[in-house]
Amino acid sequence: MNANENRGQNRSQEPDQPRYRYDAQMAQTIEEHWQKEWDQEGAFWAANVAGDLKDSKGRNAEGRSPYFVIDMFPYPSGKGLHVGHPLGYIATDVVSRYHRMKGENVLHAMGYDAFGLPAEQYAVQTGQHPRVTTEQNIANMRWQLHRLGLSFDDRRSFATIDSDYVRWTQWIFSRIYESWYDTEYRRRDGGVGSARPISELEESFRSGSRAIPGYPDRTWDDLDQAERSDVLNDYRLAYISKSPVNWCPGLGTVLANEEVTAEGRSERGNYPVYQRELKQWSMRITAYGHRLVEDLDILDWPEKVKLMQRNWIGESHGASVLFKVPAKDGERTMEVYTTRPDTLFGATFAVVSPEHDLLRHVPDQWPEGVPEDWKGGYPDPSAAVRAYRLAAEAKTARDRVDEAGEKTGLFTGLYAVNPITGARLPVFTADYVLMDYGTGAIMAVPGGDQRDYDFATKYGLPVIYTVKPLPDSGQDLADFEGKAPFVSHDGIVINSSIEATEEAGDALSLDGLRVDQAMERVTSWLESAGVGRGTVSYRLRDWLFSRQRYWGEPFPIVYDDQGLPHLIPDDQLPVALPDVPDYSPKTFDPEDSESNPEAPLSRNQDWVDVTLDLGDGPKVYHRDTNTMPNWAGSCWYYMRYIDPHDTKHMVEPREFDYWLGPNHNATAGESGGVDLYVGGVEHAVLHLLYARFWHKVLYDLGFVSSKEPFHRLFNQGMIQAYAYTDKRGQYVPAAEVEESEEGGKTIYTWQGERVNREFGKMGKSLKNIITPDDMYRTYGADTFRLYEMSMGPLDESRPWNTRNVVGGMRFLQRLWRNVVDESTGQVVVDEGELDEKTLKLLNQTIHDVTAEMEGMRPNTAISKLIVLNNRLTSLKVTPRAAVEPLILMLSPIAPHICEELWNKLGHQESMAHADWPTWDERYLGQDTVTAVVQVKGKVRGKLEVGPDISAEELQAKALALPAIQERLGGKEPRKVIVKAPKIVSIVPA
RNA sequence: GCCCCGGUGGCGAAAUGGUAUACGCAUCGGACUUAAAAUCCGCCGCCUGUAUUGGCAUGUGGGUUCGAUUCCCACCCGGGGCACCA
Repeated sequence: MNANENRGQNRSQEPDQPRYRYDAQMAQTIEEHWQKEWDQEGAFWAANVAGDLKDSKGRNAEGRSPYFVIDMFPYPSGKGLHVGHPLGYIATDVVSRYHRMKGENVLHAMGYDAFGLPAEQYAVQTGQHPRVTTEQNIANMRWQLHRLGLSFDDRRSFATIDSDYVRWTQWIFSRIYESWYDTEYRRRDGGVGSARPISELEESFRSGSRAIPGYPDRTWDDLDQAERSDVLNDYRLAYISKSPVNWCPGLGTVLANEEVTAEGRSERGNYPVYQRELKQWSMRITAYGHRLVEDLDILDWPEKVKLMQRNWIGESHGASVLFKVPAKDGERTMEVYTTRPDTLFGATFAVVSPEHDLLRHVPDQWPEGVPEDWKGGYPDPSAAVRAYRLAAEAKTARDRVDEAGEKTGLFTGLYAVNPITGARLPVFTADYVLMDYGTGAIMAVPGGDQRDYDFATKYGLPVIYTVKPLPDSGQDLADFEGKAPFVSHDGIVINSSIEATEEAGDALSLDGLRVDQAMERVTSWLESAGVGRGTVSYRLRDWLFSRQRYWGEPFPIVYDDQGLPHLIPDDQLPVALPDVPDYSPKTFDPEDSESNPEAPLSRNQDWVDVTLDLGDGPKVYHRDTNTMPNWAGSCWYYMRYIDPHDTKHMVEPREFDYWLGPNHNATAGESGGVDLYVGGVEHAVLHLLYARFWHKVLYDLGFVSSKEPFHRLFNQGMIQAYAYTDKRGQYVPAAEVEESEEGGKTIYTWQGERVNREFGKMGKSLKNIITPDDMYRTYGADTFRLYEMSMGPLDESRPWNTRNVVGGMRFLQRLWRNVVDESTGQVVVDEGELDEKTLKLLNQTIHDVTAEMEGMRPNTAISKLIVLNNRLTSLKVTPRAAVEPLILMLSPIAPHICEELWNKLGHQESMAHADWPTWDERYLGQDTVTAVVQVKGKVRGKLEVGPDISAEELQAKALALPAIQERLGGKEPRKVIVKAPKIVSIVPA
C-alpha cells in the first residue's frame, strides 16, 4: 500500500506541538484512511457456504466455524444519534473483531427498521413523503455509524422498506395465514403440537375425519364458500378477529395488548384506548404459549428477560370445574377456573364477570331473605346486573387500577351447586373477575384468597379455612381466623372430606395431605366424576396485527364481492404501497370512543379496486387497506442478513443451517439462532416475543431448522446523563454549566446563576445531548470507542462524563509515543528479546485479556492493557515483541490507531484477520510471591517467598517474624491455617 | 402490594471467600521550561501522628468462618418489571 505521507503528521494550529503527536486531527486522518481501506478491501466480508457472498479473499465458508453477531436494528429517526446509542454497536463490534482474530467466519451486519409511526409523523410535519425522509435518515445514520469504524459486511445491509424485503415479509404473512395449529401433531423434535398447512385441515373436514365445528350435520362440500371461509378463519394462525380490540382514536389506529399500558392508554402518545368490536387481523400467538415458555430453558438469556416473558405469557396450571346453576329457563352450567382445586371445600360463593353469559338467565325477582346491600337498591336481579355491567363498562382501566382492593359487586339471584359438597353458593357479579381470563367465572374461597376475603367481608359471606400452615412454619391458623385469609401454596389440607353419596358420587378426603398432593387428588376425582378437568390458562392474548396507517407493509389480501378474503399468490408479491398525496393517519378526538378507524390506504380507490386472476378468471377485488405493525419487519430480519438479495428464498436452507441452525458452532446449542444479540431491555416482551413466535411457525412449517431465533441475548446498560434546571425548573444547556466549590460542596452555575443537577436520560428536551460527531471532532472515534468500553460493565447503566474521556486519549497517545517518535515520525522499537519482568507481564496480560474478551468485559481488559503499556513506557526503548501483541489485543477496541501502528511496524496485511496472541504457560508464574501473615484475620506481616514453598516452611517463617512473636506473647497459637504460598492465618490462644 | 437488580474513595469503577480501593478522572506536590501548555515522576479512603505505628472504613444491624465487599438473616435507600390473572 502506498502510505499517505501526511498521514500521522500533525496539522494542528499549536505551533510548538510535536509534528507527529497523536491528537484529534491526526486521529481523524488515520480513521478516515483506514475506513476507506477496509471498504475497498472488503475486510469484513463474511463468507457464505456457497454463492456470491464470499470473503475478501474470494473464499466461501470452507469449514470455518460461523459466528453470527448482531444488534437490535435501529429505527432511523430524524434526530440522529447521541453518544448513548452506539454503546451496544461498539460492544458487538469489539466481539466481532475479536472472533475474526480467532479465525472464525463472523457475520456482522446492520439493517434499518424503517416503517412506522414516527417516520410517518415526521413526514406529515415536513410535508415530504415518508420514503424520502426515511431514506435521508438512513443515509445520515449510516454515515454516523461508518465513522465509528464498525466492521459491518455492508453487502448484507438492507431496510425493511426495501421492496425485496417487503415481498418476503408478505410471503411470511401468507404462510402464517395458510396455517393452523394442530395440537396433536408430533413434531420432528419429539414435541406435540405444530403449525400445519390449512389444506390438511380442509382435507380432514372434506373426508369427514374431523367434525366441522358449528355444522355437525353437514359435509364440507355441502357448505357454501362463505361458510367454509368462516370455519377456516377460526383455525388460521393469522385470522380476522371478531372479539373486542384496542381502539385508540387519538392515534387513529387499533393496537396490540403489548402496546397498551396498565392504565389503559396507548404506550405511544398516552391516549385513551377503548375496547371495540372491529374486524381486524390477529395472530394466534396463544397457540404457542406453552412452547414460548418451555423453550426459554434452552436459551442463554438474562434471567430477568426470561422472567418478564414468563410473566407476560402467564401460564398457570389448574382445573376448570363445572357448577350446576338452576335458572328460570332450566339448568345452566357455570365453568369456573381455579389454580387451587384443593380449596373447593372452602368455596362459599361464586363470582362471574359483568359480561358473563350466565347473567342473561337471572331470575325475575330477588329470592327471599336477601340482604339489602346484596341488591344495591335495584328492584330485581336483571335490573341490577344490567346497571352493574353498564357501570363497569364506563369505568376506564385507570379507575379499575385506582380502585383495586376496593371490591364492588351485586348478587345475581342465582345459586351454584358445588359439585363436590352439594352446597348452594350465591352467585355474584363483580368487576374484579375479568371476562377474558380463564372462564370469566370463579369459585370464591375467602379463606385462601385476599380478594375473595375482601369481598366476603364486605358482603357478610362466610369464611371457611381448608388449609393450615405447615407445623414447622412458625405460623398458626388461629393467627388468621377472623382477620385474613391464609394465602400459601404450602400447607396441610383440613376440613375437606365427604362421604360417598348419590349426589356427590365417590367419597373423597384430602385431610392431612400437602397442597400439591391434594390438588392432584381433587383433579382426578373431578375428572372421574365428569365435573371438571385439569387445564392450563394463559395471560397472553392473541396479537392484534393490523394498523390504520400508511407507512407499513400492505396485507397480501383482497376481498371478493361477497367480502371473503383471498390471498394474493406469491408470484404477485410484493404488494407495493401506492404513491398517494395524503398519507396522514385519520385521527380523532382522543376521548371520542364512538369514532371508527379509517385507513389512509382506503382513500385511494384506484389502488383499492384491482382486477386479478386468482385462478378462476379476471375479477374485480378490493384490497385490504390496513398495514402491518412496525413489529412485522423486525420479526425476521436477522435471517435475511444471510442473503438480503436472495430472490428464490426467504432464506436458503443450507445457508441457514450453517449460520443459524442447531449446534452450528460450539456454543449454539439445540436452540440454534443468533450467537450474540445485543439490545436494550425495553424489547424484553414485545419484539422478542413476536420474533420467537414467527420463528417457531416457520420452524414448524419446515422453512428454518432452529427452534429459536436468538440463542444468546445481552442487554446493554443505558448511558445516562446529567441535566440542569434553573430556579424556574427550565432546562439549561448542560455543556455551558460550570462546576465549582462552595463551603465544601459542589455547586453548579449557568450564566452566573445557581442551577440544580438532575440525573437521567440524554435527550433534546433536557438540553444535555452529546453526539458522536462531537466526540469525533475533539478526540476521534478510537478514543470514543475506548471510553465507552471502559466506563464500566456493559450491562449496567452509567453516567456519561465528557471530562473523563481524556483518560482514554492519553492512553492512546502514550501507546503511539511508545512506537513513534513524536518529533520525527520515525518508528523506534527494540528488536531484541524481552526482559524477564516484561515477558511475564506480557504473558499474564494476554492470558487475562483473553478471558475478559471471552466474558465480554472490555472495561477490565482495557485496564490490563493500560498496565502493560505503562510498563512499556517505563522502558528506554519499546520492544517490538511486547508492543505488537499489545496492539493486537487493543485492535478490537481501538481499531484505527492499531492498524496505523501495525502498518508502521511493517505489516502489509490488515489486522482484521491477524491472529489473536497466545500466551506461554511457562511465563505465567512469578519468581516470588508476597505471602500475607494474618492474626485473627488482620494483616500483621508480609514475607517474600518462592511460589513452591511448602506449607510447613511458610508456617515456620511466619511464626518466626518478630511482629508475630510479639502478638502471640510467647504462647503457642491455638490454630494456624496455611494456604501456601499466599496466606498464613494465625489464631492466637 | 408482589418480583428482580443494585448500594465500595471527591467521581467512573476493580476485586465473587484470602493484602479492599487495580485502571482512569479530578485535586495536590516535584522535574523540565524565562513562563505556560504538553510530557514525565510522585502523593492521594477517614482519624491520630513529623514518621514508625495504631485505630476505623465496602448502605445499617446481626450471623457463619481462622478470615466476609463476596455466603446467610433482618432492615434502610436507589433503579427496574408486574399489578384485581382466580
